[in-house]
Amino acid sequence: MVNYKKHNLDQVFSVLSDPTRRAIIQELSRGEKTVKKMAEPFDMSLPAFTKHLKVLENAGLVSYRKVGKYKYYYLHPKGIDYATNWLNELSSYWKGQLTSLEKYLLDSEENKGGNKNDHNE
Amino acid sequence: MVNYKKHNLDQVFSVLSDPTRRAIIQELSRGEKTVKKMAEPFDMSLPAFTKHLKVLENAGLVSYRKVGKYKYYYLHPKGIDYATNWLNELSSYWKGQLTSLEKYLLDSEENKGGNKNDHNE
DNA sequence: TTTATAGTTAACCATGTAGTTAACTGTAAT
DNA sequence: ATTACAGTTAACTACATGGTTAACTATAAA
Repeated sequence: MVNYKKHNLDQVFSVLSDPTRRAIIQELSRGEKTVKKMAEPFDMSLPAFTKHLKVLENAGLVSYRKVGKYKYYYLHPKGIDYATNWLNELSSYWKGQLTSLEKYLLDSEENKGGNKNDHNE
Repeated sequence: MVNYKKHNLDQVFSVLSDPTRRAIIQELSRGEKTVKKMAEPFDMSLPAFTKHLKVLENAGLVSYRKVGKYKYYYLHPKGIDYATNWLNELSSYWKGQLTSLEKYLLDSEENKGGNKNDHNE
């Protein structure tokens, strides 16, 4: 078997793969908000929206504090840092590891508009 | 409606949410490999494995060159950079934007082992 | 005390995803 | 010419996900 650890990268990236949830995160990065306020701009039912919040909560990306009948949600950056770090480490590793063949392939793909050996459109 | 653009962040993060696919990416960051070689360490059928490769391919994260009966896969860093940049921008924005309330909440959550107002476990 | 507001829960539906096995194509080796 | 090997395609299964509506709880306002 391979050396991947499950930690919660699965969860974090999965959370981030939904545009609604990314939008929520971006919104919350501007400050805490109530559920209703956050939900407003989205074209979906409130239950649908709060499901997304639950997903964010379960992944540890947001928390809330309750004030009367309101729930004020705020961002929890640590979970996101996990994902950010994974990608940054990968990127820097990758950038140091390019073989000349790979550099060649990358180059020819970026300069010409297509390459016989490049089957990705 | 909200200002999210769909581009391919959905796809890229969704790709990254699977541990097999992250492992493939890490493996390929060490250099190109054939399908069989990559698949070896994984406890799944070859068709299951090549589906993951297709997913990576469709998201533009890998390409291959064909040599005889072999397909040599290699990494395409641009797609990953997309995701990395999104997260880095978010992170830096977020770090500049903390309100004092949020700072307080974060602090009390990191120092004590739990907080009355923090409903995330 | 009745009504409005914020948010949740439950039951349901449609679609997508990750895996399986079996059968196939194409290239290389005997 | 036959066999072996690398990889794909197809048909199927099980389960997760993202949405819906309807009915509910709890707090606040009239």
